[in-house]
Amino acid sequence: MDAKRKEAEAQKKTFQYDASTRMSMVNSLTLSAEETEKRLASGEPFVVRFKYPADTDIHVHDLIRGEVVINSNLLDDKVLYKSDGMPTYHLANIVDDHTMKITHVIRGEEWLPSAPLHVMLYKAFGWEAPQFAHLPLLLKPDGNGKLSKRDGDRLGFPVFPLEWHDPKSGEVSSGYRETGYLPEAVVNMLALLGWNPGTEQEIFSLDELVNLFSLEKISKSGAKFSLDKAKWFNHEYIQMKSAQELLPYFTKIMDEKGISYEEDYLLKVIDVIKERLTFPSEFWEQAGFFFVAPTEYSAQDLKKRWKEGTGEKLRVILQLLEQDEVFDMQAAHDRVMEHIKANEWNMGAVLNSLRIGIVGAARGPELFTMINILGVPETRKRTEAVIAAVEG
RNA sequence: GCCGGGUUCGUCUAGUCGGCCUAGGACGUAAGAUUUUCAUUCUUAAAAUCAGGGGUUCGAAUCCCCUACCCGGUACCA
Repeated sequence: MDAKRKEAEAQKKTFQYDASTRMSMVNSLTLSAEETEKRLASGEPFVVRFKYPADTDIHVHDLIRGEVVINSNLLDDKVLYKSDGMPTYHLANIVDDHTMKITHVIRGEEWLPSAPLHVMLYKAFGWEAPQFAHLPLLLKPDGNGKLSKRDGDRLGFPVFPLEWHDPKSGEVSSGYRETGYLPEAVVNMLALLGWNPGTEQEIFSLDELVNLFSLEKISKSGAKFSLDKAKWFNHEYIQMKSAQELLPYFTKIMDEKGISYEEDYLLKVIDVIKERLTFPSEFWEQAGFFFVAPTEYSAQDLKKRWKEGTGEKLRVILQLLEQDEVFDMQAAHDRVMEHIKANEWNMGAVLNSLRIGIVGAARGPELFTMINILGVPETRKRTEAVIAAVEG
């Protein structure tokens, strides 16, 4: 066989063990029965191959691609049993699936070329073949080709559901769970990669997916993974969750930071902050000031908003905030706004200065909502602190 | 090389039997609005001569052929 292979290579042809060549090879077809027996008995190593019929069109009915036809002359007699006595995947696979009464074989497109062999194998055994569906491949976001785990960590997104430590290489591959993707978001995103129900709906619950999904609606071409779209899905799913449902993500962060908290307080914070989150991990960066008073103030924001006499104005506002027996957010808001207008203060400058004292920078949720959560005493404390820091 | 599969906005896609497609939606991008800030949100816009070329037809993204490109397979791997 080696000789034949070399000969073929010399002629720039690919040698193939098939109907046209097998009769010129040393095998049980060309050897006499006695000779074959003798060699077997002597323990000579051998393999068992599948003998394709000559010049026969083999039809594979694929649920996604329709009828795929290939002529048996183009196929080579695949090894079924290796010389170590072990079956190859092809044999093992169909025996397995048959004994397990598998009805549908759904696998990646890279298996399409070996589907004819499998069909013929079922036929040879006299077994009914299952339905086949060859799925399009997931492609890497940049360029072409199959998505691999290397691409994920190269481009900053996970390809594994869970973080994985390779025990051999010690290599760590990031996981969707650890990165902060919600399971439902990942399922939703993956379902839509290569499949589409034909409507304009994009957000699906698992139940909806189960009901709507059909193999016929799967597209034939490979789909590139999109990091932006994955993030968008995650953001959408975070919005759909209640603060209570999201709580575990954040208690974990609080514990890691070693910050003690009241659960009710945390829930209120989650409610106002979740709309700004794509990943739970962004929580501290967005909401840390609800738990720890700022110690530094954005120099840039101060420069822009803090004017001459701001400290004095802030103290006036604090007094306005302190007027209620029990803080009334709406009333306090109206009072402050009225006062600012009546005195013709620069609204943006004053309120942002107050904000800088509370948050540390000109960012964050609506001002009075924050004061409401933080409480007026804490607001005064922080405001006095920023006045002292800026005006000495 | 050979065989198989694929090819609609930058990306994911709708488009099932040709006419309702002046090719729709979403992500992303841009601009505006809202917001005292940032983010969110909302509105609008740009974005595919349907890979290219031939047919068939009154009419094609949709049917046929050719070409190009991409992907996969071509192992005693799965």
